[in-house]
Amino acid sequence: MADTGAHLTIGALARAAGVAISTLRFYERRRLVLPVGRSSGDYRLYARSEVARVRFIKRAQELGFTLADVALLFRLSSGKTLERSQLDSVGNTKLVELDARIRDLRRVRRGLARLLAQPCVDLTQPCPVVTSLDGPRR
Amino acid sequence: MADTGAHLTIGALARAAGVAISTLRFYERRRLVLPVGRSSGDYRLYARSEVARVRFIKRAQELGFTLADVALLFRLSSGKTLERSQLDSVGNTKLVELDARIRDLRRVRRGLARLLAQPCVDLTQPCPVVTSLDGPRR
DNA sequence: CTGCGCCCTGCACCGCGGTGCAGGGTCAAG
DNA sequence: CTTGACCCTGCACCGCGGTGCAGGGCGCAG
Repeated sequence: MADTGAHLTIGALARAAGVAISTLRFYERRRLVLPVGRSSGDYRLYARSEVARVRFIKRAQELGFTLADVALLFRLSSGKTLERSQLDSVGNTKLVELDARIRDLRRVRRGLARLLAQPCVDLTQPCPVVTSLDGPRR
Repeated sequence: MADTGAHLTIGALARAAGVAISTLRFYERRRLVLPVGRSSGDYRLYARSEVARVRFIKRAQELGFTLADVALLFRLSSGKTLERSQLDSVGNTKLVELDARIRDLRRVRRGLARLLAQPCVDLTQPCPVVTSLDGPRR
């Protein structure tokens, strides 16, 4: 009764996973989400498990992974070849990137906060914003 | 003796500011950096102060501002119309964005670290990475 | 005058992550 | 059989921040 057919059409998968149909076709070009086959009328047919796969992609993107990262994870995980060390390698690289990005943003935030904390910006300069923001060091 | 001509050609500005010539022409299309005029041979001539302006753009980009943000700051700062409140408005909006982005990244980092801390990933599942990363909640 | 480096315009292209559209075919209800 | 929802392919386009190239002109040294 919950099983309305063994497979999903592209529209059903799109609704179930919360993405656009065009996005699924785009993912197919990137070999991220593939139909298990086609119907007699050449409709794409997806396994029900693909809902989780698509949602994984969206979650990974929220987590700062690019589609290329996701593709790499999928390649590593397919065919039982996912070694723990490989996942660690990809993940730790990403962790390092995340840490660096967070540090950058915090530095940026400090710089911006400092600028906004200045009592007054000198408007007599040709480009005061330049001189004020460019100022500190470097 | 340090003054080799009152103005800079595009190549001299590019070298001085550390950007590509094509980037300067691109900035001109975006109305971010304009020559003061043209030479007899139709060469762009830039004020020496534009070096600081270009460097400001690069610095602002490092600080997480888009070129549209920079353009807005420039518009606000031109013609003495930069009100302190306007700069604050732009800056505070950016601060809020930065804080949100930093929070996101920290959340992401925690999620990824949790995944990597798992003793073992179940490879018997169709897509183990999906199930492991997708798992937590939501 | 020649050669060389620098500059000009206009246009196309890149990666990223998609979106939109034209011009068809499919499928199930009525 | 018709209608409407759904699907197909292929292609172009979006914003972002540029990059590259062809086919010319400029400017100066030798």
